[in-house]
Amino acid sequence: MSVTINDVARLSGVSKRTVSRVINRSPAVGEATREKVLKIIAEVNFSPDKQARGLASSRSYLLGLIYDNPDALYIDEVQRGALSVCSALGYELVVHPCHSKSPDFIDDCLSFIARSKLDGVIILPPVSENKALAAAIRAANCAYVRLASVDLDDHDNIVVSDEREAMKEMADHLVELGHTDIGFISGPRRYRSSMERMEGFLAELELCKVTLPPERIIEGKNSYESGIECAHQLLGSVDSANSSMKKRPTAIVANNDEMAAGVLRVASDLAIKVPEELSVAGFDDNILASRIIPSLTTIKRPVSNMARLAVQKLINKSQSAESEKITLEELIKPHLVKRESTDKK
Amino acid sequence: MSVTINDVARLSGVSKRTVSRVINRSPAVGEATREKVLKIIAEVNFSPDKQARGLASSRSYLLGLIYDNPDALYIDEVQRGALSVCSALGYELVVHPCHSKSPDFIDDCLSFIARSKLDGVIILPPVSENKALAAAIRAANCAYVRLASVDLDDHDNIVVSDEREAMKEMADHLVELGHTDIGFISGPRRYRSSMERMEGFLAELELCKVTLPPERIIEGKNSYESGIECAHQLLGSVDSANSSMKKRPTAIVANNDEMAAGVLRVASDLAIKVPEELSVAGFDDNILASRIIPSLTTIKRPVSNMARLAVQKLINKSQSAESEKITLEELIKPHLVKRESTDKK
DNA sequence: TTGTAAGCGTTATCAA
DNA sequence: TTGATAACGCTTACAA
Repeated sequence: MSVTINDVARLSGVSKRTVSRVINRSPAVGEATREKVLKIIAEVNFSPDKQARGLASSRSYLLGLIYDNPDALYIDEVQRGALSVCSALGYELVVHPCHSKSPDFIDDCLSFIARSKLDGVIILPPVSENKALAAAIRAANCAYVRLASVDLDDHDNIVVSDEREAMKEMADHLVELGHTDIGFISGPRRYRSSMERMEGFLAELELCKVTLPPERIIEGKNSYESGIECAHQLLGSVDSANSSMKKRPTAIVANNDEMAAGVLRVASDLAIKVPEELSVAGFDDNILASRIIPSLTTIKRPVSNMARLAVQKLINKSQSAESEKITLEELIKPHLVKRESTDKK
Repeated sequence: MSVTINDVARLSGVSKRTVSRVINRSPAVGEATREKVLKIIAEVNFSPDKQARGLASSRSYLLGLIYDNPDALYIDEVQRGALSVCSALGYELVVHPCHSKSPDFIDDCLSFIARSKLDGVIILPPVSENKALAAAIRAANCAYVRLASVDLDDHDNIVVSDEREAMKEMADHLVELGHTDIGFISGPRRYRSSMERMEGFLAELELCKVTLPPERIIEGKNSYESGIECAHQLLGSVDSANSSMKKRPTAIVANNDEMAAGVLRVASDLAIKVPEELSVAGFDDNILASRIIPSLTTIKRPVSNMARLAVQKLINKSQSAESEKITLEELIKPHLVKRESTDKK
């Protein structure tokens, strides 16, 4: 059917083994021989069979993507970023959404890896924070890189974005606008990323002499619905009679855009004008953020670059210029995006 | 290292060949033998090596997903839907976003298929409408299924959703609300799906004795920005002095939610109240649709089910109950979702 | 119904 | 620097 290494060997008058050496860039091949073989390879348009190669060398040229994150926008950006590096290097990307709450999810991921003998996997947050999963994958002798907001693994196994720092920007932004009474809707406290964002935000506020009382800080679940609930608590729900008498915060920051969208919804329902009477901000720079009215001040992470870096680490080709790696490291910093939803107090 | 077919053969006292038969559900195996082998397989937790299997049978157990659609929500839903079927059947999903405008994109797709010897690919709209691509893939002897809104291939190679019919629902909805002066922002006319939606909508309006003059029908590009432009044309832009004197449509329907979001933005900028002064509707039931204020009346396609059906067709296991196939066919109809953005004229 | 032996297209061992 | 030859783990003619 298609042309094999045998054809190339025959045509170029050398042994199979030598062709293999050429393919794999072995230095132990005479210059003349190499060129002769390469010429034939080009002529007949030979490309080695991945399966056969894998069977013999126990590699698959397949990379996996493991995630429990429901944010489609985020996933899509990661996939495209990862692919831009991987397919250039002859690797393919296999996707695996998983259920981190399911009791056998670790086995499920291991099976995913084993089934296709993946050469490596990228693990996205929040499941990337799962210590047991990382340990299991390492034990299974599979390469992995986690994307995370905290430095919780060896440098080779992680790509971290400094979300804490980004939230400081957010705090400064609001303080500059004159806000001192701010509500904060955190993500689930069991996630390190939630804590990073919250701590970064609160610490910077402290530095600016702004302290939030406990009732201004609420734990949300990162969902739109949860954002609505928390907003009601912060803004005073309709049904509690005297709640509207209480002083409201002049700004609310949420752990992500979905919850911030929930806040906007509640503000709209309660006829609270944003940003005139209330500033609102999120995190992610979801597609929502730019489309919603008013458009949302938020934090943008360079997700695509994080994914590229992850693949680079995984494939660990020191061949692919050191310089680019360094560049990418620089391109990983999240940053504030100012839009309509925040304004002067 | 790991357990192979030879181990199983030795342990169960039969030949390799017989184990292979058991694995592949060959009927030509004695009941007693089969059970004995299955028992051992379970005991030693054997699972056949995909690469070896593929090398021998020239299959890869890999399915590809080809798309040029930028809608991350849609892609994500397709992926999850497809995976729910494929991984249950021992297949993996490899993703391939492509650039259908690039001149060598067909070669790129063919190379993607060849590189990993994919057993089949699912092609998503709009590139699924590309005749040349489908022809090339067929010529390459690779199985494929296209998702589309029009019946433009053999029944085995396509999963169609009746978007024309769904838009009739939309038309009826608006007519019921009393709208007779309606603006329509179509998608690019070169896409069949755009034409289907538009024609379905207009035809049903005709049946209801509502006719739209040509200036009420504008071709958009499916993007948010394009939605904004078209909305300005329909609603009268700020800069044209007497435009606000002209009569405005009382409703605007867009080819997708992104453009409908653009319409909402313009309405907001022009202080036109939705839905009081203007009804707006989209298509897709994007995440935007439920989050935006006012929430958007739109059409929801059962994307996940379409993807599942596509995989089923691809793997073409008549073993997997006929009954379920039929069920899925039924579950593929798009339908209207009424929300806040449309109301009585 | 079961088994033998020959591949599938590579890489790896070892010798020349 | 090169080349026979044996894996790699499975499927598939062909027999029995």
